[in-house]
Amino acid sequence: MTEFIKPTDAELEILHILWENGAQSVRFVNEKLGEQSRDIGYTTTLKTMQVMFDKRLLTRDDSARSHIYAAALPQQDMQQRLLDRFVASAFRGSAQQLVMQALGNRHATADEIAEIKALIEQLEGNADRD
Amino acid sequence: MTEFIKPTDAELEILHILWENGAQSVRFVNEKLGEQSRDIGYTTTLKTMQVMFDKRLLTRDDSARSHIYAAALPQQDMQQRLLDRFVASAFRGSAQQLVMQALGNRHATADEIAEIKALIEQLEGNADRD
DNA sequence: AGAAAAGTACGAAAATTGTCGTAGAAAAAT
DNA sequence: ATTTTTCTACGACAATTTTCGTACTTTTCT
Repeated sequence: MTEFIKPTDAELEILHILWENGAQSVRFVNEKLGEQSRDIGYTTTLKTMQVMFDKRLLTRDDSARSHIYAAALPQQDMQQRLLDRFVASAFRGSAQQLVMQALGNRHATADEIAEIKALIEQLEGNADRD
Repeated sequence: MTEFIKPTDAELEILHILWENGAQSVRFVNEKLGEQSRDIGYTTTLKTMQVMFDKRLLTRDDSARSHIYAAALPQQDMQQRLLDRFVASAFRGSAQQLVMQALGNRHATADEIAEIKALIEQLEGNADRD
């Protein structure tokens, strides 16, 4: 099991951009950041992505002068890892408590609720047996 | 609306101890930390709790020599805030996606699923109308 | 009373994170 | 061809977080 390195908030923003747009250059990511949140110096983004590469959060193709970076993990895998960590630290490991909180104190549309209900009904067949 | 200050991971551990045990001294918290995770120097815990007090994450009663600290927010309130922030940063605001992920890729017991299902059925009546 | 234990306050070192500037190479534009 | 733009690499600074040592005060123990 390779060591899981948690992305920081700034790094997570970059990951979202790469998940949504596929492998991209630093320039592209930097401009998306400008649109989506706030303007950040080009070398700041470059440096952050280089650090992420060192941390194995990104892979890159450096065959051309402009390096092309990609998220090392698919979005769902990373989100699962982040969720595991979050549940552990904020909810002391109780996923159920988290779900209750997420559903209860939040506005969910009828569609969303229906979809979740469908998933639950699907899960009812194979409840845990660790 | 008072500025929401996010507790760090170390701070969150201390909050859990105070939520579970009520208002306590630094000594008590430091010893619980020793049991629950790893040994930490007494003054480290003291300093952290002082910082938390400055950040308004804790309140304290300093009428006796040994100060007694308490979490400033009830557990549920804080968890909701943390969840909001987490959903925003890791799931780009989609609570539904988070719930799906939490339920789907995780082992939930039959009891847990039943409880969540009950909540959902309750929610079905009043879906969002923002 | 005098020593030991238990407290707080505070400064500061080490690690992490976020930010950018500068240097220098490569490519593009004129 | 020479100037301008576009890259990467790298060092470094500021802010935050985590950790602890030292100084000093108050209790407690013998």
